[in-house]
Amino acid sequence: MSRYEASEIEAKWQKAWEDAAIFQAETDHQKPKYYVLEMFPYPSGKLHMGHVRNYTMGDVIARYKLSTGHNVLHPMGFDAFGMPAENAAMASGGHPKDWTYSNIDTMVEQMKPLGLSLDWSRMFATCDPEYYGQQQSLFLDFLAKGLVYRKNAVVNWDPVDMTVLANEQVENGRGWRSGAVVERRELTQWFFKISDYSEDLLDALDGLENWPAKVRLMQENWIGKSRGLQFKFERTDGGAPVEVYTTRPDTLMGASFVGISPDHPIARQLEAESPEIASFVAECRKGGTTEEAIETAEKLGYDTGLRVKHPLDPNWELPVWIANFILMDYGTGAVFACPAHDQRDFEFASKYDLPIIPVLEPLDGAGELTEAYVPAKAEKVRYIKGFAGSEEQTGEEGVDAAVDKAEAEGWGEGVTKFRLRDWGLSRQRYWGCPIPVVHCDACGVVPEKKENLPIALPYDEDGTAIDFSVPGNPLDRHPSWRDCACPACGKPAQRETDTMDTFVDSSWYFARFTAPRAETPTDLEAASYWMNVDQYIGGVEHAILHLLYSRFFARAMHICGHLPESAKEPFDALFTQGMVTHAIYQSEGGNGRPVYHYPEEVDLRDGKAILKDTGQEVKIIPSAKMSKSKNNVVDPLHIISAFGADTARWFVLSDSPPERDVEWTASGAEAAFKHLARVYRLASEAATATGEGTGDEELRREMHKAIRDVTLGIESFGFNASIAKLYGFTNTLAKSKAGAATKKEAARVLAQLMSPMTPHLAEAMWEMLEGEGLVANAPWPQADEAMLVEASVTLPIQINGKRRAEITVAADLDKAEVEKLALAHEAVQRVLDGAAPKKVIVVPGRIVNVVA
RNA sequence: GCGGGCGUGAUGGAAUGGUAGACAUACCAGACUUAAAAUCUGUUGGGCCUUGUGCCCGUGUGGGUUCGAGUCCCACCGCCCGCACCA
Repeated sequence: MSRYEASEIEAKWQKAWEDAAIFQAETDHQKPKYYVLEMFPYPSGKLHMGHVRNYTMGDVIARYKLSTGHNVLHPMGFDAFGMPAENAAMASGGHPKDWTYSNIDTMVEQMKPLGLSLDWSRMFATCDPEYYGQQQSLFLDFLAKGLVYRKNAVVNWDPVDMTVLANEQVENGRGWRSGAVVERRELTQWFFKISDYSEDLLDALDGLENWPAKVRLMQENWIGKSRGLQFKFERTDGGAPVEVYTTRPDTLMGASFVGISPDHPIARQLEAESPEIASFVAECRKGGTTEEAIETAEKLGYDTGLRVKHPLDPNWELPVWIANFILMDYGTGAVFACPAHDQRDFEFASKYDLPIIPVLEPLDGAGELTEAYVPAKAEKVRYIKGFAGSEEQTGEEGVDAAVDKAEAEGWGEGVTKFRLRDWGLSRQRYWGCPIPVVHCDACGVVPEKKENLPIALPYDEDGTAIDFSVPGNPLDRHPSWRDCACPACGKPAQRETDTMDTFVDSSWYFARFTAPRAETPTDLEAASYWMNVDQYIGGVEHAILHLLYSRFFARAMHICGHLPESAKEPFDALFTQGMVTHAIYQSEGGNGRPVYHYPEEVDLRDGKAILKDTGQEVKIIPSAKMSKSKNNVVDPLHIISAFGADTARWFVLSDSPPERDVEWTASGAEAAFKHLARVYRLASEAATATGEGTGDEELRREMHKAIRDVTLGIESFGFNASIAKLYGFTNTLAKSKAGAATKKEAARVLAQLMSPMTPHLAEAMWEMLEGEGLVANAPWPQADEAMLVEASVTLPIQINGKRRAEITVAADLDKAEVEKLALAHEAVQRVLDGAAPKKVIVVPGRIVNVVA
């Protein structure tokens, strides 16, 4: 009997799979196709357990589908543009391109030992000119179809470094490098017209039955369809009226003031006229651009002195305030405030001593208003200052009545609005896909000619390396790249130096995988065959942006002829896996800042973490999200070299339900290894066993139950449940005294059931047990229904909902007989004490409850 | 602030509204061994006594619906994710 040598087994079978080329996907109309895709990684250069978990889940599905007769596409690539490469170049020199490609090599090297059933021949990185050139071609197609346009948008501006900052580069309202207070500044930028699809993207969510309900709900809220009233407040000074949009027109009689955004045209005008207002507005523009920053900032207001007339009472004048929490991007950039029924307005009115006028109250009467009264819209309330509909009605009815009345009287209009904004794709950065347009003094903005694509990023500055140590975009100051000839008139012109948001790169890679070397963005025939992605797997952090952008792109690509109509919703099923967490090892650096240590730099002894180099003890922060910046990223290579890939795969699947977070622990990995070694031993025992035994029938029954339960687990993404069942079945097999033939059969089935999770071990077992060919190609075992039927069943007996006894009865015994037997039970008799039960509930096959 | 989610033994977790704690980790005890490792077997939510197929309590907290609630509803507490230039 040989020992379980993971490294030997894994190298052997990886080579066998490669030689047989069984994971290379070719179009085959004889079989049903199955496209399984994990969200592709950013090439950080370090594979971590989160990746292993993600890809292992996809691999289980891919291998399972392969053995159920599907033609499987399971590709891998790299989301390779983005800021970390530029940051690395700034921090330690070098070039983003070199850094990225070297990381990709490293990561491929780290992924291959996992034994994933990937079609490596389709691999690409989004920073390959062959890929982003096709992306530029897509951009030009979108531009031609009116799906791209330019407008102004606000960015984070660092006034010291004179550069645009990403949100993550703004820390507590200050630039991460300069420490200067960030300002919001407007820039002309490129936008995708995703808002054209708001309604469609919302409606189509209903059809995504195999997406998690929470993701659909998040997208629904993000798109944020609302119906409200749009109307104008006339100004007492005769100036341009203030147009507002409100979702609660029923509270109009509670209006206290009119609020406008600091970026509202009226505010802009006043800013130019009054230094005091200019300084207030400048104050409002400090801080980052995130919605979070704006909404949590202290509420600031400034009374402009302008007055407007209430639309329902010309004698009622309301003040116009500039308020920092009103977004210019949403609605009209102006609102009327009803402090009695909006918490934010309430706080603002309290702070600036503005009136708070209740409009509605609960049906059972109102208490004193210490905060805004905001009942659910479906709740019936009493209107004490209503102006439309009944006195007692729901908020919804009130809104509808108010809109109807305003429309009938001609002073307002019912309007549907969406929260979803157009997608700004311009980035003032080097390491991204260049936007293929040219700015010409004579012709304006001119699209590049397709034959000039790809517009490739320059590697150096006429022979010398590009300098990344200066803030800002190197393309912007590049001596020669920027200058070009106008594609329209041929005169000297300048390239657009903005590059694309990296979300663009990831919004169509799934389509490119169907024909990764095509000379057009997609090959329609290949796309029609392979699309849609049957199962997409990734982190829930992508629930909104990436998935919504991809849904938009699929629609836009369809319009431009790059995807079939049927691929408008590109992901048939989505699974959002939980994160992998791990302790953070933290010490303090000389400057008082925290220093984070990699797990492999640390020895764990008696619950303490000791630095291997210095012997210094460091602080342990448990169960933190794995993050590059915190260095709490476990290196799977260490586990693979110690225990093998199968152990790593088994562990990441076993301990937590896939949708939840999992904490990586060293002891868990060791236990997984021990179990696999035990399975290997059992298989080799079974392979060499001889003779007859007892309990063959029972072992076979358990085998069929295992087939049923493991299969169900895989199909329902309950991999941890499948693994629990496999533990149980392994124990059964270990204890069984069955004859050699049955044991061998059971061990073979065990190998098959384990093959999606631990494919190398399964191949080794399959070979020992004389299975035919590769287990990866063997047809999935079928559970025999006849073997699953139980003759008798044990039912718990509850008395008043508490379990008191149990009876074992024939499985098909009818309800009346079960009730009779239950009532005759000694424990029931004791409690009833001769009295008749009030009620007896018999749930066949499950439980009996006697109500005494 | 807004949107979404999660909360069960020492630990990870299981449980179509139907026996709470499957399966595993850890710990403890035993077998094997000169010994250790490996392996195998067994115990383990808390409490009570009358030690029984016993009783009481127990799934973040407080209410509610139900014959029956970890599961459904309401409120609260805590943690996590997203918030449009991180990927």
